[in-house]
Amino acid sequence: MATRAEVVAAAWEIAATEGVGGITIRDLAERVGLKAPSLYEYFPSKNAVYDAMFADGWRAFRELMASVPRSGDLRAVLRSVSEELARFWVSQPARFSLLCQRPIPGFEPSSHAYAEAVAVLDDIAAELAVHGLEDRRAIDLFIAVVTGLVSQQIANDPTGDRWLQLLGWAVDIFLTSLNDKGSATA
Amino acid sequence: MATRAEVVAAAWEIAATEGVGGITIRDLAERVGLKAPSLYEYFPSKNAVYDAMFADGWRAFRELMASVPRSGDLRAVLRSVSEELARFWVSQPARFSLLCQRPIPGFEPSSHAYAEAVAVLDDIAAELAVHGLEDRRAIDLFIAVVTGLVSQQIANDPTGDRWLQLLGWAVDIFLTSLNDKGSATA
DNA sequence: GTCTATATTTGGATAGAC
DNA sequence: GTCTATCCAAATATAGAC
Repeated sequence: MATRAEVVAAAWEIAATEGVGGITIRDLAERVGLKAPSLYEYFPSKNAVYDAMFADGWRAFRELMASVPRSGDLRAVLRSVSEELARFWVSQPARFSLLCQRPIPGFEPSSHAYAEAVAVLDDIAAELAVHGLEDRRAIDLFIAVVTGLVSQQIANDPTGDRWLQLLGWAVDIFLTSLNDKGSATA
Repeated sequence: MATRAEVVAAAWEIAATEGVGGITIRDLAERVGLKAPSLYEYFPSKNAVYDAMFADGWRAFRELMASVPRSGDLRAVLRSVSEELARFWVSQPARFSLLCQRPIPGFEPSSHAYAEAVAVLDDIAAELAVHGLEDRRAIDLFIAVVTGLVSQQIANDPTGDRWLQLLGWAVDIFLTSLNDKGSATA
């Protein structure tokens, strides 16, 4: 007997070494002490496993964020949030892949699973709003910068910190521009 | 009779609709008027096809960049380069996937193919150096911001421009910070 | 150089006994 | 709920004729 949560955890373990696309039902079943057919008692299909992983990944990150007490001004909050996002993803590139890229042709998260991702972004937006940052474009840019640095780090220097180093600097630049109201667009 | 270049072009066509991971030797052969075994006269394995695609993708982009006459100050050049990168990738997400992410477990570009990617970045760095931007960290951040916006655009809003809109703004912020010598790190 | 035919492997999914 | 056995499909790659 296993639980769905144990299966999902095992799936992340496989993904960490074989890649998200490297998960097979046989391997996954074996890792929780079952044979392949028994896994269908827990999930009706392989995509259902991916869907549970997608929801679980965002939920795990949301809980992590909620567990870290936040203090200080907007700068401190931005630094804290950006470091948590970056650390979470760089240490678990398989999660970054499934949650932020589209690595599996034919798999789209269900609306239920996608809601977990939206909830995380809503949490972040709400937290920034407390400190006066309510511009959606600014929040979009902030998230894009963090994920851009993470993506470069994972793809080009998975064991180093060439791009992660730049996080603090990027936050400073971003904040300075907001304070200057430097929102030229064209 | 076909050519390797035709095979690679056909591979990109398939990737555009089926995803990079959706290419099969059968489909690829059929698209150039051959049966599957004949393709092995052109490429010794499927990964060799990916390798040729990787080199071809960067080479194509490098030629595109070289063909666009550049004028103006650093701001104009940064805007031009960022728009070319973004347009190239957003219009061909399969290329972004293979060139900038790691979508195929087990495929790593050969050093020969990877050299094409490095050449593009060297070109960009050389062009920015002409206008006085020689800080590697700044160039890393610039590229990360552009690819971050592109990635968000492709993953979350493939037909719109919610993140692409922010490109010009991001360049302005970036440049202003350089002019202010705002290079605080810690 | 291209083909037919096929080897081989793999992996998702199901049937049916226990 | 779990198993054994198996189906079925897909896909890489090779052998050998033409």
